[in-house]
Amino acid sequence: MAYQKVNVPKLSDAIVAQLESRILDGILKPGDRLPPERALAEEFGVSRPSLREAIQRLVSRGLLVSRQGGGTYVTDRLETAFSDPWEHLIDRHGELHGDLLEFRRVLEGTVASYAATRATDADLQRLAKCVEELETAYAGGDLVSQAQADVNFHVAVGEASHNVLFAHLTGSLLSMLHRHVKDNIANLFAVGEVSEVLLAQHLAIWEAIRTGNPEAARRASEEHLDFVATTLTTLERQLERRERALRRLEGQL
Amino acid sequence: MAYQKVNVPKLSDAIVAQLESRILDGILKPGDRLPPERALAEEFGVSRPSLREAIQRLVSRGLLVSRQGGGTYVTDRLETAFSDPWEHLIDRHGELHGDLLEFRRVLEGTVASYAATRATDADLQRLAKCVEELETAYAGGDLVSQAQADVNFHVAVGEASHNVLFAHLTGSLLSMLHRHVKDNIANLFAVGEVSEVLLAQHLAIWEAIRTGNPEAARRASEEHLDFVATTLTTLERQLERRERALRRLEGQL
DNA sequence: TTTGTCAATTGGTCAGACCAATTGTTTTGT
DNA sequence: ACAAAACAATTGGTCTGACCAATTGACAAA
Repeated sequence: MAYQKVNVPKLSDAIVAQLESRILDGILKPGDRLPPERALAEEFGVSRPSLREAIQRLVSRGLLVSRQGGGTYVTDRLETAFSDPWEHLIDRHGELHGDLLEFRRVLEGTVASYAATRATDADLQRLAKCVEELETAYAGGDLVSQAQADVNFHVAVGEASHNVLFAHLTGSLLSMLHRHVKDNIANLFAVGEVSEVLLAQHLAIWEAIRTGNPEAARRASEEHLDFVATTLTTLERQLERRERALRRLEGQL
Repeated sequence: MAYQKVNVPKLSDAIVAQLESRILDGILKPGDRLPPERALAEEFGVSRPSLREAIQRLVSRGLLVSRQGGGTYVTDRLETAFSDPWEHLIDRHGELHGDLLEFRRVLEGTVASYAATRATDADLQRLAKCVEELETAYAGGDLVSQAQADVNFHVAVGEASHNVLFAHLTGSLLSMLHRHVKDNIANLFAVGEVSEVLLAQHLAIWEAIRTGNPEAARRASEEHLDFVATTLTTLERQLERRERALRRLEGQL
């Protein structure tokens, strides 16, 4: 009778796997700081050099970054793996906004419907908090807060889908938008009645998820993105007309 | 006059760079054994833990492999040196496979429905050619050709969607799978009747796109991915049963 | 309020010891 | 003489404790 050869895992293998899982599951997010090496080694019940070997391996693959005296941080490498190529494309071809909005419509519709089915109590609590923050930000009128609350809400929905790839892809896409399309988003929030519609749409998405209605969640998300697309197009047209009028005025002087 | 911030290199960075150079320059060849850690640390003039950190980093990237009591060797996997972080994670976290299949189902269903609406004549010609290659590869029975023809078909569908983000995501996801989930895919194609079903499913996707039927294209793609998911699960179960029967047989001897 | 100094913290490196697994050599048995 | 077992040497894996280097935060002085 043949026995399977016993494969004793290296300590650092086990540590790497645990840290990877925390990053994949969104427990550790881009920008998060890990506990100090001495504390983390104690938490894992291993020596500091063993812990360091594990960390070096993750640093080597770009998932973590260490600064002497400053700590060890989670990078956004998993997310930039998705979005870096797109940023280059967007920089070179500005007309891709339509593709981007279409992509978001599919992604966020899907993610919201999964969230409606799969959200745990913890997810719902987190989303409830995000909704409060949305309401506070929209009432306060600060455009930066509104945009940030918006991102936080959608990232939380992505994670409530309980599919690791959708969660990270949502995070990746929204970070990229936050960096690159800031002016457009600011324009969007700056229009009073648009702002109210956007808040109502977020609340409709939340309501559908909270009550566990996947079809309503998908529809609400798709309508939200359709509205964003339509409104951005309208704003662009208004901007063009304004610039044209300004050119005419300058032509008369 | 602005001075460049002085960047003090870590010891392990310098060691990694030197070992990489020796591998890339061919001084160290696949299968070569490195000197023992103690000797190599002395040769580099550093402590053994610092040397170990450097080696762990190269092991993590697949350039080296270490066996306790047996030494450290150069691998033949040079092409993995600059790989995507997701690839390692999918290999090592089996629970991701379900998420991945679900993700592919959504992605490929969406892409196929857009392709059915938007494919140009050039797209259709390209897809027709891909289908021919699929048929040739499946008739030939060579598993590598089948997998490659499979990837080429899906990439062409992604591009026929005429959304840059979908096209890019389809391409990068499938080429990654092709490189790193080779064994599972090979298992899939190796079963004769499964292979015939897969070919029929690809032909159904093609037919729906060719005739411009987005709903049929989406359904055909989703059924294809459902079948892949179900079949992989079935194959895993069969493998378990086979191994158990073998163990019982050996127990009687 | 701003700037400078100092202490605490945290990553980087080292020395030395010991454990675990593998490889090679020597001894024993047939 | 050959094969198997035992033992020693080698080499990777892990630990403890110490010290150095860089950063951060707290406090004092201007």
